[in-house]
Amino acid sequence: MGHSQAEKAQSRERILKEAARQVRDGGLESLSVAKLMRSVNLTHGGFYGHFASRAELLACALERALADGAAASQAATGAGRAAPGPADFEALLRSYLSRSHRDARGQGCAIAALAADVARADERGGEVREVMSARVEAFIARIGASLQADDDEAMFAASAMVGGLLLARVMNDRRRSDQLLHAVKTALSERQAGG
Amino acid sequence: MGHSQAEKAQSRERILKEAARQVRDGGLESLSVAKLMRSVNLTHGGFYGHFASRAELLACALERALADGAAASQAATGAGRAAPGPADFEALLRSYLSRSHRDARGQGCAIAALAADVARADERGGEVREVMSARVEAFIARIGASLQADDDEAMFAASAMVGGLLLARVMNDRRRSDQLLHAVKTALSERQAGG
DNA sequence: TGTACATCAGTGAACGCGCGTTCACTGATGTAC
DNA sequence: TGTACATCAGTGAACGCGCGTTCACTGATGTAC
Repeated sequence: MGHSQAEKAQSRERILKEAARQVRDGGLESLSVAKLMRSVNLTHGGFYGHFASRAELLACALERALADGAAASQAATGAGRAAPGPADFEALLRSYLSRSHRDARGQGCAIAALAADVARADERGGEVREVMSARVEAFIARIGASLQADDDEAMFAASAMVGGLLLARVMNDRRRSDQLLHAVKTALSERQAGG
Repeated sequence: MGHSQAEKAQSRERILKEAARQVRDGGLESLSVAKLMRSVNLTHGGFYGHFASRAELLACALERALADGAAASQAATGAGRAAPGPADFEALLRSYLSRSHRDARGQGCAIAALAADVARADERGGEVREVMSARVEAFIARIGASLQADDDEAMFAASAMVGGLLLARVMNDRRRSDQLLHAVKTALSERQAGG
């Protein structure tokens, strides 16, 4: 086992990455210090050399999970190449409301996966709410830019996308779930073509 | 303390009602047998006279929470009086996307509160998924009836409503949260007026 | 109506377990000379 | 370059705690006579 400073940074990175994955997959409350450390081949005692507490880790893991989701969606739409526009929004819709996104909870949008958990965090633990709030605003802004529409329209589209993904993940009948994904995609797509 | 059969039924009802409330407020995983029994002034040992296990309780509590939400929404729109129609949908929108619904997690829509939790239940514990699936379909059907539109349109509206409520609950800035609620309400309302 | 007794709703101690956190420790790292 | 030593990343036992579940028990209920 290594003990250099560089290796410590690598350890922290491995812990955080795995924490973000576990949190997206099982929710904020599912994260256990001992299980997390075991899954990166370390012992639980070492955890406190990297984070002050489980609560601090949760905030970091949430931030990371949200950042990963944002990066994945950027990659999926190939944004950054040119000015955002309708084609960008279409690509975002296609990837966000795809069957593979619905089925890959552990690698998908952390807003959809964790919104309810964060809403529950209430007054106590206000840090996670701030982290989530900022990312929701960024998501809305990103949609607004590609839609070339105002905030209200972007908020509406964001709501339909997040809600659609969540409902699709909950439906037992795959055909109905597929239909819902398609219905939301089509409605949003036609809306922007029409507007 | 009473021990009659009638009182046992009342006890079960009190347990279940409180469980549904706690589950809506804190999520499925937050429910603890000991805390639940304490909050209805019973001891934890007695729990197993009413339910076979925590898992069985969870399924019952979820069912109850979903039923409560459906009933509340029926009451809010005054449905049952006449044939469903546009006015019905408007009333549903107004109550579902109200600030009071956003702020009253413990008494609100259990679909929005628990969808992510149920999605995580995966293969294991398929019972909760079935319960949730059925209620989501009922929600879509109810919207479809009042909208007098096809399934796809109802699925779209349901997605936007659930997603809107969730995002509004997560946003730290009350003004922005209010704006989002209003944006979703207006977009859905205009959509049906236009169609 | 009154007594004897089986039933069974609810009690509370006990179980084994995993949790978050602390701490004395080990041994490789990397610096001082 | 080689040796002596401080640092500190990671180890693993231990802590107190709350969990889900079991079980021997208590005492009111409600039935049989």
